[in-house]
Amino acid sequence: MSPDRKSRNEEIREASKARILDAALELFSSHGYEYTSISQIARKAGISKGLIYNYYASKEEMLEALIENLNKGEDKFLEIFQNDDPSEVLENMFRLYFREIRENAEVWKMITALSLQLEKFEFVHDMALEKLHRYYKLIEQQLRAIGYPDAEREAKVIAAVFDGMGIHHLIIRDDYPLDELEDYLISKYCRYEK
Amino acid sequence: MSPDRKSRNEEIREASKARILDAALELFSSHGYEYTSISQIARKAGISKGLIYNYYASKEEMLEALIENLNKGEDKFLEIFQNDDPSEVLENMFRLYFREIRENAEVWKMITALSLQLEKFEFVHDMALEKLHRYYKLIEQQLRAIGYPDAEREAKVIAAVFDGMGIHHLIIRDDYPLDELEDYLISKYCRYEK
Amino acid sequence: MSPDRKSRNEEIREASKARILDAALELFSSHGYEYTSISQIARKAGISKGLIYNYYASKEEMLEALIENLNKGEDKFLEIFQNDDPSEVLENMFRLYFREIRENAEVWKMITALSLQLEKFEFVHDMALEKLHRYYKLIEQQLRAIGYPDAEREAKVIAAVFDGMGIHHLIIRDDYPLDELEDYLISKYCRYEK
Amino acid sequence: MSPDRKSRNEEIREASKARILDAALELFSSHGYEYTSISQIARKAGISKGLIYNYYASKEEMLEALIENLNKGEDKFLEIFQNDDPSEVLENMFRLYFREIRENAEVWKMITALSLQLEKFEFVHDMALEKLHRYYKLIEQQLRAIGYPDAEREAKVIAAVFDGMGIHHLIIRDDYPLDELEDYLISKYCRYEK
DNA sequence: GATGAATGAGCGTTCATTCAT
DNA sequence: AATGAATGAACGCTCATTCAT
Repeated sequence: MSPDRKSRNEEIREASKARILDAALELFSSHGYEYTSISQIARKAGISKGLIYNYYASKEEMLEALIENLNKGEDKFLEIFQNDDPSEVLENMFRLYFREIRENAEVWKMITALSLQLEKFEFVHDMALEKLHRYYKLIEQQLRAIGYPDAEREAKVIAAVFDGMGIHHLIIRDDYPLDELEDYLISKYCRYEK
Repeated sequence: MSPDRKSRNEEIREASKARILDAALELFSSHGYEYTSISQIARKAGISKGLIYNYYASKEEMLEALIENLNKGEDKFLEIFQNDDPSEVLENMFRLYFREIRENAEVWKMITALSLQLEKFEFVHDMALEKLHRYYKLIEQQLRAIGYPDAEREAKVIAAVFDGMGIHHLIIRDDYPLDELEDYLISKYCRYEK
Repeated sequence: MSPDRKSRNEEIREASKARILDAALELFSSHGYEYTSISQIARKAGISKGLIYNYYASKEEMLEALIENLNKGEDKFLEIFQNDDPSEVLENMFRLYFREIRENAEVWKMITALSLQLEKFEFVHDMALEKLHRYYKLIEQQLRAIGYPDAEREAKVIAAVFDGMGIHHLIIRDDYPLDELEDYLISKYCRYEK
Repeated sequence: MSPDRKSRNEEIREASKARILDAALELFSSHGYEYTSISQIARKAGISKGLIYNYYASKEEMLEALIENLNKGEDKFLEIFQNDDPSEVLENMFRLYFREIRENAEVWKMITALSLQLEKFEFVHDMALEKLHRYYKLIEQQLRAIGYPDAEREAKVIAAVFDGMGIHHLIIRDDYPLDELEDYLISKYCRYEK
């Protein structure tokens, strides 16, 4: 097989995989994993049902790939926290989190819903667990650097606030005062004076 | 039909309905709504599949009745907040919330999961919306009475903390420091001195 | 539930199960297990696909029940060998075997085909193994009683002749001289004079 | 195209076809025809799925070619029976048959299984029919030459013994006394004294 | 009121076969 | 000659719902 042929195929494969994951993300996010059928995904992706199984061995494996993809995106997003000023880092985190639930509310909903299905999707649970601890530690470090008291517990409270607001935003939708709360939390935690 | 007979039948009906909802609550909580079949519920309730449809027109209507039931229970639970001392009321709320996620984590998980399925279960959404506003107001009132600044926003933050901790507890499980956080939050908000 | 109701249901169940197994036997025999779909069985039995799964948990379990049924029939057939005269017993066996491959050639074919799928259908293999040993012993006993030399080996040879003729009859069909061979074998083994 | 080129291509074609059939034989023998996919064959043969369809129009046609190939091999094997002494010829046949089921039990099983699928694979049936008659005649000739009585019927019995023992060996496996039966049959038929 | 046999649409998945390159 | 991405019909199976009794 010529290298041309090989790389051409690789391109086609990647394109198809991406189309499938795009369609799946959209449908899983809006209707939920259980209520999205393979047929729907295929239709939305503009391909045949069978082709999906050329790339993903099962519906669940597809979900796994999807989650992994999202995680990769987030890892990059965490890199930007290389900064000396802890207040600034904290503020960046707050701003990013708010942007996330503002712009990708549906995706965020999907991940939260899946995380709750502990025994059904162990890999999502593992991922959520690991991520949670990472966030705890990151927030705690900044709080400690700022001199905020009881940094360990407060970090857990802040992380809880994030996820809780995410849910409330999904329930209350446009009437939820995201902007207001963003400013409020930033001034509360990032402008802290001993 | 004699009134006796009528009320006798009514009793039987109510007893059967209660058994069905009990079985459903247990199964929906542990396995999830989608993964629980009508057959399983009938078996657990000790009745036939067909009888369920005598009381509930569909699986979804059964869920609706179940949620309504849970709400009624909670309404009673909210009545106990008739107390003059706002700090005490707030503390009672905190304690009750922690007891709830400690003792009925599974039920709490079920409701959260359903709340996220916005378009699939509109009635759950409506219920969650209404409840959320009620809690906001209740917390806000106490905070205002205590003299806590920015009571409106802080009430939303506290409510978010509750739901966020509920999720984190489900993910981290026994390692999540519920006791510690309970004391921390109570001392932070209920022992507030202007 | 009234006993009437219960026994009535039992009747219905048995009738349905029998119809399903009848249809399955006919189709498995003529087209083979792999080439018979659940839909075909349902159609032939005049019921819906779903009903089959009320009675048999899987296609394979259905086959298992089918085989068990056939075995029960055969067990009864073995009972008639209670006779004092070994020559007569042997002759009865021969006659019964020939009748079997004459009248139920298709069923016999199905069982043989399944027996060959050793690893796929362990229970058929187990059944075949057990039956084979039973036949070996039964034939050997008669031969020994008659005084036929080398009874143990000859019993294995006779059993092999049976299965071999079964295959040849399926291949050659109506031109296979079953009658002739029946007489020939009986005179060879049952009229044996030391 | 030059004759060289032509024959060169022809060589490649033949080599590819042979590799495909080798792979197919191995897989069909071990897993069965129905449970072997074209993909598996292509993988084992080290070629692409599509190429298989360059040589064989369908999976079934591939099986047909495979069976034909096996037959060609056997025809050569029958040629060695050019011998004057009928007892010796008969003994050679016995020995060859036993060697066959000892060494190629899996292939033998595949052919037997296919032969039973009469209507599905007519060409296998035709082949089996033709071969069976050839064997009948060959055995009969030797028996007649030896002076064995009822040679025609006995030939059919011997052929049945062969196929029957083949099946029993597959069922009983290593515990089946092939060696013993080989000696027994040879002494019974080839050392015959009028 | 109560039963459970029966239905059928829909699911996730497989695989022989086709075809553009 | 050779590839493998793509197709689609068919499969075994599930389950909410209906209905005769």
